[in-house]
Amino acid sequence: MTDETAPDRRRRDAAGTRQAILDAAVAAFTRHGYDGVGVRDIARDAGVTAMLINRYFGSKEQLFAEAVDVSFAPRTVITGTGPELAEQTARTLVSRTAPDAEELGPFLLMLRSAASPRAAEIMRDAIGRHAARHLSEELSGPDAEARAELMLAVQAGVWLMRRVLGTTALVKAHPEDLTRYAAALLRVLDTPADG
Amino acid sequence: MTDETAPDRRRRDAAGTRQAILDAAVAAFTRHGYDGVGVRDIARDAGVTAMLINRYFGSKEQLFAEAVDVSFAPRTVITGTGPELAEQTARTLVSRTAPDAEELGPFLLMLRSAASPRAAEIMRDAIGRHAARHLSEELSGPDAEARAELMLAVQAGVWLMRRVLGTTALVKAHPEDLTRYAAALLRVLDTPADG
DNA sequence: TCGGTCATTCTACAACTGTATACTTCCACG
DNA sequence: CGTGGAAGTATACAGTTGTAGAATGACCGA
Repeated sequence: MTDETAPDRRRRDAAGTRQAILDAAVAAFTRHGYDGVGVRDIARDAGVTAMLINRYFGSKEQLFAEAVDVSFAPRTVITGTGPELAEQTARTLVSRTAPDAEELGPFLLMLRSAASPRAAEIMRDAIGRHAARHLSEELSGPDAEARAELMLAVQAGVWLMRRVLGTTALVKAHPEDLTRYAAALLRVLDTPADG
Repeated sequence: MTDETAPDRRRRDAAGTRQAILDAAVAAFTRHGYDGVGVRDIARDAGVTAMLINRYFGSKEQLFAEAVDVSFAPRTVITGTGPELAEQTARTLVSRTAPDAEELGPFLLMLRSAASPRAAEIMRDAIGRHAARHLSEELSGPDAEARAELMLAVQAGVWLMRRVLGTTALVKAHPEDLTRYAAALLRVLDTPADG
């Protein structure tokens, strides 16, 4: 699906080809995880040969690193700021993890590539550089970084159970109920520790 | 490591061999995920040949299904009942996800095998049969099943961030602080929806 | 129109995957 | 003793993996 642009376009356009490969890589790694995709698959989606991946990125691993950076960079993880943060984040979380949603995104990439130790390292670094950093800036009080990472943990958990595994109760539950619970969870982390 | 028993014991003991394979499979799948282990690896750990896996289990996939059942069956997911549930679960969660812990367990198996669609199906079924079922029995009020699965989601998220990825803030945080936050999160799900 | 240069592809390799078929070895029975 | 059947092994196959090396191709300046 999603054939980028035209099937036979772009001849001798280095930058364009590189970008096409990167786009295909983000989608493929998100759908099947680091170990689940071969360089030939990505190359086919980008409309080129497998060897171009090594030419432009050095190796599959380095391509993955760039793809992770692309996927994690946008601030899609934090939706809303200040007092709206928990509610807004909960709402988008629930709508994006709907069983029939085709939305991709960094959480899927994370979950499906977590098995590979090397991929895990790469993602840990990217999280520190992007998501966790931006999110902790929104939080005040002690343990801001830890609370930010726990927010990511809560979201990742919901992505896993509801979207990746498709666990029955979370699939059948009413979205508004789920949103209420998710917001309550995130609100716990929005404010510093109480008793 | 952990060579089961003796290196060359057990000759012509069908039940023992089957069990040795299953034990090795649980450990290997937990450490490297469904796609990350070859049948030859498991066989070597069990001290037998790869073909015995197909002989006793039919296929790698069926072996995985049995391994998942073994790993998910014990009630290790819920530690403590009633009013102690949140605090107890939080405590064991934090201690087991310590960066230097070598503890294995169902959450690691889940996270590292989530990339494979077939493995995901198998695990979803096992969760329904074991963990989510037992856990929801501990909960009262509406949405018991969904709240149980959300508890699993929270735990899975912490396992992912802290133990699998090793994100900095969660690794460096004081365990007692983390326990406090984790308990607060689980307490949200322990009681039915409020506002 | 030629020539060079760089984007792109072809071919190949060695390692690995899951599993089917055929083989060998051992033990308990008669 | 010795034989049948079961426990375990060896070999093989058809795929796939990531990537190295050489060959091909098209475009641009001269």
